[in-house]
Amino acid sequence: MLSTLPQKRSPGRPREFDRDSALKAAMLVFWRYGYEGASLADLTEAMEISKPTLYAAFGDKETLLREALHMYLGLHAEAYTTALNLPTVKQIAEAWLRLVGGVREEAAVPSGCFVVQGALVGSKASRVIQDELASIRNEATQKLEQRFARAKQEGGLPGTWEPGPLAQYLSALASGLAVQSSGGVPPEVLNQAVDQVMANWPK
Amino acid sequence: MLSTLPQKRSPGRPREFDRDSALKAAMLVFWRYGYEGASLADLTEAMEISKPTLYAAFGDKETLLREALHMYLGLHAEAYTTALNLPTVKQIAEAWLRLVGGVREEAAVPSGCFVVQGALVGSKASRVIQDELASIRNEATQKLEQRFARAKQEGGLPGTWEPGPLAQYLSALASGLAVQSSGGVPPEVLNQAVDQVMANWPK
DNA sequence: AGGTTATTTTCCACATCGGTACAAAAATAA
DNA sequence: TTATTTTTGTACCGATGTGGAAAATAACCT
Repeated sequence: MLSTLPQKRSPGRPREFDRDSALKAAMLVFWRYGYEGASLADLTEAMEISKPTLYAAFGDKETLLREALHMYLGLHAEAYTTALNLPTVKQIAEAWLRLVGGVREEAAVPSGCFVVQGALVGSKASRVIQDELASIRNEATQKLEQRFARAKQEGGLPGTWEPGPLAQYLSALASGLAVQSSGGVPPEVLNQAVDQVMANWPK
Repeated sequence: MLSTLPQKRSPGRPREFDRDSALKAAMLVFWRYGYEGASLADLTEAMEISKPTLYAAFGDKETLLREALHMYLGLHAEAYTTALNLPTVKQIAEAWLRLVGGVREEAAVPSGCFVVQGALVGSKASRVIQDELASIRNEATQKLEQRFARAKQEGGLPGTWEPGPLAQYLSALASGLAVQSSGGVPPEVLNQAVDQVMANWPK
């Protein structure tokens, strides 16, 4: 019998570029310039492919963005899940702020958060994308809220917090940290602010 | 004799539109769609003037945005000043969050904050505007920090807060509230979050 | 080798972008 | 009246935007 290889080559001319690394390049461009701010010229240059090649491999710009967004989310999904599974609400809050706030040291990626600055506003033509990113933000907030609802049952929330408002508060703060980061506020400054948020965390 | 009116008319055809209300219309368009998301077609339609008229009266798009931004800031300047002059840090924080967070009921204006969503990211061509808005955000943070430094001298800050991080924290949270608002999160929800932030404010 | 299939390149289509030249229109000044 | 000044609408500019058609190319399979 013939061994079922991991991937069997499909007939036809093999592509000359690595689809995944091209997609990653596109993701970084969208991340930095936003959906409408990223032109096809920016994208093709970073992806090192020609325009029709991009078109053939990824479809139109909107589809490409969705795939890039999916990759972005996938790259961070593990960290999110880990954060949500931390034992205490305080630990979750801190992990969330450091993560979503985009407060990290890696200089290889753009500052800020794809989901925040990818299409916060824009022309009517990109309304669908704007709504999609807003939905993702809302879903994240809901995940937080559900986790905090569990925490409330299991032993209470800090201070006088309720799950919903606490989730909204953390989501907003995280988005705001991303805004500041995107605007050039250095990570140390933002980290220092988060430090003191945690230091003043209610019992 | 003819009465010397407050302003004597200059020769030439008088303009047929009100410059100030046209500028206000432009401000609302920039606020809603952002700098690059707002096309000249959007602007001229809302301002109810033709493209050459816009050019003669306001210069290019970038100059128009600056003037619209100036109007936006002017409309809120009084509220900012009032907030900064409140007696306690807690009162300042609450006023700031309600104001800058864009958590207000007026349905006549777009949601979110001009300074946040006007040009958070975008093409390289609009980098100047992006930086300008980021500067305005930073200046606001500095104003807060200076006020908190004064408060520290006069009697201490709540919890273990220091002026710099506290200012950064509030700025970020306000920007984040604006992001959430821009994404369609209803004002009541955001106000509820702010309510609990204040309820858990450290002594 | 021949045939098939997919990719790549060259060139192009068409809308929209910000920005303007021009002359008619409407007011004041002489 | 005539001249001057300023605004206004029409029509247009080059550049860039996204999106594609069609032919050339390069692998695979028999």
